[in-house]
Amino acid sequence: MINLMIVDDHALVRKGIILLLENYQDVKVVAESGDGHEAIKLVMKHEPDIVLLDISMPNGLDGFSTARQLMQSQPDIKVILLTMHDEEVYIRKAIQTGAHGYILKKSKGSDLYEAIYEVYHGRRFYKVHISDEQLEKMFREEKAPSSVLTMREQEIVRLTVLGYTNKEIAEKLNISIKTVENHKSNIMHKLDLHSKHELIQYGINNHYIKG
Amino acid sequence: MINLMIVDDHALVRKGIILLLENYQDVKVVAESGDGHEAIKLVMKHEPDIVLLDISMPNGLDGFSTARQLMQSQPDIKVILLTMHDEEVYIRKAIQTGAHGYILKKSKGSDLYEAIYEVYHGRRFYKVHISDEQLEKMFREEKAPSSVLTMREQEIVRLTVLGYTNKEIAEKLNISIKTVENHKSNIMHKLDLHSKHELIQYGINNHYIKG
DNA sequence: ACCAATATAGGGGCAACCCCCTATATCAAA
DNA sequence: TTTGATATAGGGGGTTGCCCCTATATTGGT
Repeated sequence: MINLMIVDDHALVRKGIILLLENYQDVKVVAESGDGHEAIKLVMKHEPDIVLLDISMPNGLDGFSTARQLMQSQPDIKVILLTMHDEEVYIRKAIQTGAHGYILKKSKGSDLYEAIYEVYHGRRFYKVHISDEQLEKMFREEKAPSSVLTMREQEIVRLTVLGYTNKEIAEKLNISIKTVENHKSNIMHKLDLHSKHELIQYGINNHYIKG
Repeated sequence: MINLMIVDDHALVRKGIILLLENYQDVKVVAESGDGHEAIKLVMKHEPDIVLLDISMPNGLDGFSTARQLMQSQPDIKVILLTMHDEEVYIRKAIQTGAHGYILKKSKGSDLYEAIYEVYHGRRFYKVHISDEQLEKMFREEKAPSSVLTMREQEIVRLTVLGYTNKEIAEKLNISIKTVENHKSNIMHKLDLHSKHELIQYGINNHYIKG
């Protein structure tokens, strides 16, 4: 019997998961919660094998942070992240966080069960749109992170996407326009982008704005 | 007996709704669908009283468009929009679309039932964070639309937010750079904006990108 | 102790942007 | 019918962005 806990701020989704899992007799939902803080307490009490964790949750404690805290306090626990976002940034963050599984909310019940089954038996389960090779690459890169943007560069991207001019960015960050230009240029090279709209669209797709 | 159809691209959410509504014997789910195109066909077949419609759906046919089409083909049908977004723009769009109800995914089962019950009996049901007075105002404003930007101007805003240069926009729309500049200038005056980032942020806040 | 990455800053030059004008054709409304 | 809104296009000029360089200080890793 696999003991499961569900954490999602939408009651609808929690109930949906329960209904989808009713067909699988070896899975039992022992607890459910609508926020990360409560989840951390409930894990102590119910000691589930696996926590199904929504990424987007309110009150400052999102799925990633909750996952990290859970895994620190209960090292044997397995975490499966559940999300709407089939995007590279989120997958990377899940890998960084050390999540055992990653599945999408649009998944069928069988995928959900498969994820639970595989993760319970110690295997990794990431069901995403990108290819296995790319995924492997991302896991490898996580051990040697290099290709990502630095904090400063991320800040530059964010402000650029929001439409600030180099001058305005320079003023906001108290640096020279030339430094801003250099950062931008470095970002373009790192990401192999060749035009302004590619940079903007990278920023939008990777949620440099809202969320 | 109220016949209900559920349209949401996430199976999880559909099942969750079904489970939450099991407590209410006067509601029956007669059909469910994962996309808008299929939903339109299913409505013909099952003739539900109310369609519960998720706003964010793929394949170009989101909840708003689906709602419009459904209400055109079946004028008696009631539509309740279901969404994660408790934001003014979405609420405005729902009002424009003529949705009978608007509830959030984080709602409890009782809210969901209340929405269905009220809408079935010909009343409007918008359960959102903003005050009733504001909501009334938005309904009133909808009858006297003074939607500022023209189609062409909206297109210019959209492409600008996405980071295209004036030159690129001109090429895309087969017009001169000068025309693009003029449009931009007119937009800035109309909206009383005074910098590029204000325009971009107007575009982002008013969902000129994704959604 | 050295090398790579990061963050900072500048020069020069060309392209693009932004803002001030003017100007035309169309179309709908007063 | 005249006016106003829309869509188109151009001239001129000042500002900014983008890209090619070079350069320095700091930090962390082999």
